[in-house]
Amino acid sequence: MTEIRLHDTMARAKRAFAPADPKRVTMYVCGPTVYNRAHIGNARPAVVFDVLARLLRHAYGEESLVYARNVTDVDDKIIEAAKAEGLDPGAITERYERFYNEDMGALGVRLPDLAPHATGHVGEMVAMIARLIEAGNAYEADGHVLFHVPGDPDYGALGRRDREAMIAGARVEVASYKKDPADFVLWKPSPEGVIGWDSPWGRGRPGWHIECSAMIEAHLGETIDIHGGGLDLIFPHHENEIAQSRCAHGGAALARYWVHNGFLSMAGSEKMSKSLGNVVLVNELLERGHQGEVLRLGLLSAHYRQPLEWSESLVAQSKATLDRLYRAAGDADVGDPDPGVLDALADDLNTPLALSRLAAIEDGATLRASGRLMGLLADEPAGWFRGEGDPRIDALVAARADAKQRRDFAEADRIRAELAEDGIVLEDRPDGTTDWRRA
RNA sequence: GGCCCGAUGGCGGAGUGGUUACGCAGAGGACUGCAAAUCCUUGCACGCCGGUUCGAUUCCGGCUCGGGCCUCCA
Repeated sequence: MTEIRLHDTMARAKRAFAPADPKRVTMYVCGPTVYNRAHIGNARPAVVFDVLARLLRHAYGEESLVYARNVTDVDDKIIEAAKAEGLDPGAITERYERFYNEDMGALGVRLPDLAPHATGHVGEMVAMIARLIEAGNAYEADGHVLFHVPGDPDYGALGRRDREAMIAGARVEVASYKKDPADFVLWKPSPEGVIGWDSPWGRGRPGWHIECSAMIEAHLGETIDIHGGGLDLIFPHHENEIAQSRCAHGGAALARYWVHNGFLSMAGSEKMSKSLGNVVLVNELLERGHQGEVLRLGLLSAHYRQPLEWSESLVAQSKATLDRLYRAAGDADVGDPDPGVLDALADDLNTPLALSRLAAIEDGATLRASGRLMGLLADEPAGWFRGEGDPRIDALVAARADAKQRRDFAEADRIRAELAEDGIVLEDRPDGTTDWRRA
């Protein structure tokens, strides 16, 4: 296949992708903080990087990719949620991680190879923080440990912002214990009753950024091939990860390619936000009867770096498109993917172009294999169109066939209308049999 | 205020220095008892103002509108 090209945020350009070791391609994506249910915007990176993972597995071999997506299970929002419900933080994180995996699974997102938890790596974080202090990149102050930004001349390369801009634009009051306004927290104290771990700096908990740096080091090594996440994470999260890891590793780069997905917004004038109450949860969409693959296609209908506006109309279009593709694919076996689809995906994951090439494929086996690269067309046609079987529907379909046979079209149409009320659409075949599907 | 990104037909959305993909929806036709599905045909667009150019939707500048980030939001 053609070489894979990826847009690298660090270079602000598309670059040919070449892993350090083709036998062990490493990718890390920032995963969920598990304190609430995922909305459709949260699903975008999960789906996008799932497609990238499928492409990399296709290109380098199923076993050659090590894809890690972390679970942030210690965080102030988790602590708040636990307090509000009178539960242990662990009960909250266990519940919402399960929901997250269910919701993403319904969208056809395969589990990553590794799903490291922050709470399982506090030792590694403490060790990394200690190294940073030793190297002179971090300092202890007032129970906190802070990364000293002015001591790192390379800080700011990813987000492309200089110190002046960061300080001038700061919206948040600078804590008094910071040596420099740009310094950020590596470790913070936990008061009595709040989740915490013992450390050389007292009982506390890690800051958000150090979690990813420590888990990447523990599972994937000092320098990984691809680091992904939402565009909002570029600054400060990824910038800080880069600084921590580079300083802890004697200057070794954290990642060779930085890939960021664009934002999803809700149709209408207002942006999606929890406070405005216009977020759409994945499980709500599923409960409304939308199939997971329909939502997935909606998310892939725009290029991953472009903004995408979520709407009912997008969902309806995706359903219609997928219905047609399922009919075209039929119940063929899975063959080899179409080179045109592969090329489109290899060119910085151009899913809209890949989708347009998918629409032109006539061979069912090729179509199914090509769709599968994007996590589409995974179902059998019968399952896709009918879902669970229903004896009542079968009986009505048979009764209508009988009425048709007698040329009692009034009765046949009455039964068809009755079924239509339940969302059942009939399709008479040329050979006299009748197919049915749920609209 | 600073930094960054986007603007393509009714909707979604690629791509390109010179006949503007494709999908969905719409219209007409074939098929059907009528539909549905399928097939054929078909209308409709490159935000505004300048510049470069033989020629710009594509390159450059300005503007307008929309979005994102600016210390823990995918």
